[in-house]
Amino acid sequence: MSPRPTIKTIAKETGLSTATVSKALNGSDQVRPVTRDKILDVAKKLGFELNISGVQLRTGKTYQIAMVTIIASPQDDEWGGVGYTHLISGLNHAIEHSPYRVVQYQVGSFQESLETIKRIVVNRKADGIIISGTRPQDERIKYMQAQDFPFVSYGTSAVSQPHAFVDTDNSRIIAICVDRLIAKGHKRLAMLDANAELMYAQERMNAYKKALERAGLPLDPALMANGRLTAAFGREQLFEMSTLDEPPTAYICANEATALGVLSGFHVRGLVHGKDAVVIATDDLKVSQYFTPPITTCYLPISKPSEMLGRFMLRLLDGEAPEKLQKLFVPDLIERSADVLTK
Amino acid sequence: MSPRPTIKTIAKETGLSTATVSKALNGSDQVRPVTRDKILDVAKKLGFELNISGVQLRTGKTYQIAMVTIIASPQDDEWGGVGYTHLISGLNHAIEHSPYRVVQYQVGSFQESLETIKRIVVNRKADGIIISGTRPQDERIKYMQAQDFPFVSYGTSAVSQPHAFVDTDNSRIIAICVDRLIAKGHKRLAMLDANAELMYAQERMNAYKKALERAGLPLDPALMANGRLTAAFGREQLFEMSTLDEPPTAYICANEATALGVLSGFHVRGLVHGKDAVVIATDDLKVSQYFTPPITTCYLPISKPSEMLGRFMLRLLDGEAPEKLQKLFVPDLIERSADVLTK
DNA sequence: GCCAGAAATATAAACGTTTAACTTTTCAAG
DNA sequence: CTTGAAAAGTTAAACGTTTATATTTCTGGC
Repeated sequence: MSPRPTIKTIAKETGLSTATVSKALNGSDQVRPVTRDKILDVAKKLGFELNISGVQLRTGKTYQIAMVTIIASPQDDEWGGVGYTHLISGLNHAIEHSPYRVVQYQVGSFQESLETIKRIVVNRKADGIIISGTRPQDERIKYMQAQDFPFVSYGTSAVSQPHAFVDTDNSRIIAICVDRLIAKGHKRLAMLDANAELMYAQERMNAYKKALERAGLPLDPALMANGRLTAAFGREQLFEMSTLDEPPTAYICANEATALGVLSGFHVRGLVHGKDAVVIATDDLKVSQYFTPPITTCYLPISKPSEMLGRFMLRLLDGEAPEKLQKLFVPDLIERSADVLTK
Repeated sequence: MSPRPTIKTIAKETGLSTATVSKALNGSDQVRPVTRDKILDVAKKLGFELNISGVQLRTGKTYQIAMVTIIASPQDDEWGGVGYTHLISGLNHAIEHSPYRVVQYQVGSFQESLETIKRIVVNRKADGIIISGTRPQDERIKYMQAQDFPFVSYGTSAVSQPHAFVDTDNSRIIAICVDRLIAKGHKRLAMLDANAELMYAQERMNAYKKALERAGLPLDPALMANGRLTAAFGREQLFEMSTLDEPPTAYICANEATALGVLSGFHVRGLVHGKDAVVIATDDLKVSQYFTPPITTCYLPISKPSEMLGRFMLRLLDGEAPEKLQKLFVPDLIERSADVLTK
């Protein structure tokens, strides 16, 4: 097996210098078209591919996009704990034909994610960073902004300086769901939301409060829960809330895993969907159509935002301004149940 | 912000040469303990971290582990299409404290995955490769063996030369499931299996055939299906098989997504679990406990094999022989249903 | 004290690339 | 034909490491 060809190989083969070869490969206009074509031909013939380490060393570019994810406990297999993984697919798809690769940095806590990001930035281990699970005053965002390091977040924040992000329009979603349920005659709506420190959990809860206020309905803390969005969480909450003096007649679940847990709770407690209460979910998957019974959801194909994440990153690395790279997606309401109570 | 420290910075600071610094950092015994300690101290003080590009260029090591995954269509959000993502978490956890990182290469077809692997090997873009979705005579495996390139597969193969792998003991699982169902009085068992070209699909189907033979039960092609393991697939198969003259009384599903689809089919067709038929699944998640009703599964915490995948890779890169790095996991049978038919 | 050998450290080259600075070639205008 | 400038190409250094080879320093035996 011959050793991997380098620009030197090409230089020798074409009788040109490595400098010219390099320029030709980078499409510089300092090299005649005829020369460039010759070089490109030979490069192709030899199956030449740039040695990224060389480029990196010289230019500092890494061609790596770091994706920093927080996984509380990898041992925990509860469905719901794999949320971020859905991002990877679309992200990879978006950058497939670019020279960039996604490299994962998996950490155990928010604090660790900040430290990891600092290491990546200080040691220039990647050209850009993607984060999720944003918080209103996200220190990671502030740090990267201060260091002028390119990043895109999945999820918005409330920091003063604008940054690139992709997210679902959480306020809108919740407004749609709550309004719909109220229109169907529901008065006691349970809100099963993500961990309270997360930006999107707060957005949702606020939208929930506003919608109730608009409708003149009272706010009951017993119907509001924050937690890790797993099926276990959904079931626990169902167990708890369904035994209230005035139990909710509708459960708004932040994802399908939670909704599945609530439905499972129905089954265990002998409650009937559509009679005792209804369940509605906002999520990115399309699993709920297979639930027993299928439930109404706000559906957003996860491939959309995750691909956007990748495209935004490429544009950012291309020099585009972060404030031009912001996008909120509005999901479709998919009605699979009448969502009225039949007494 | 001062520029990133290099070994030169440390050399200057300590008054030693870069060669000594390098050796000290690599724990060579050619440097006095007192010198090494001084160097390490300064390195720590400066927050020094090796510049991987430099190392790469010099040694050829990349500290990257390529994970090559096949995603037929990223637009397709059917649950089940994200199976591989569960691997990533455990894998990352296993290598967390090593200098290695996982880099993903996502491709659209088996053929493409082979080409990608060739590019990675020829251009030394990674130190090792992880593949899944193995086939009996997997060309990728043969190629990497021929090139003597380190790899671990999630899934076994039938190639002549031994290689490193991690897998579930598929034959064993199916034997357990089938035997259990037969013992419960079932005679017509549906087998909902993965795509036929996959190694593990064949293993399962063979184990199924053998178990029926052992029990003296006839083989009915109408009860055997191969396909993409999504909920949609499960539901379609339920629709088809339940309308046979002699419908199956038990459905063995290769994963929980498929099982969910079958249960959804039950609901749509008005069939009752435990009366008309039962469903049993073999999978890595723990979602089925939340199904309506909860079903019996062969459960294997996905974190186990995926972590093992990472640890095997590290040992492989450490020079260990591939034939010593083989592991089959046997899942636990979790009974959540009696699985007998009550007429 | 001296010497040989071992131990510790230093020097310098190399990995593949890009690019600033320089040299040669080309070509149009006089 | 010159001339001079623009165009095309070359040279050489640099990025941060490692490592073969060379040099210096130390050690103990005499």
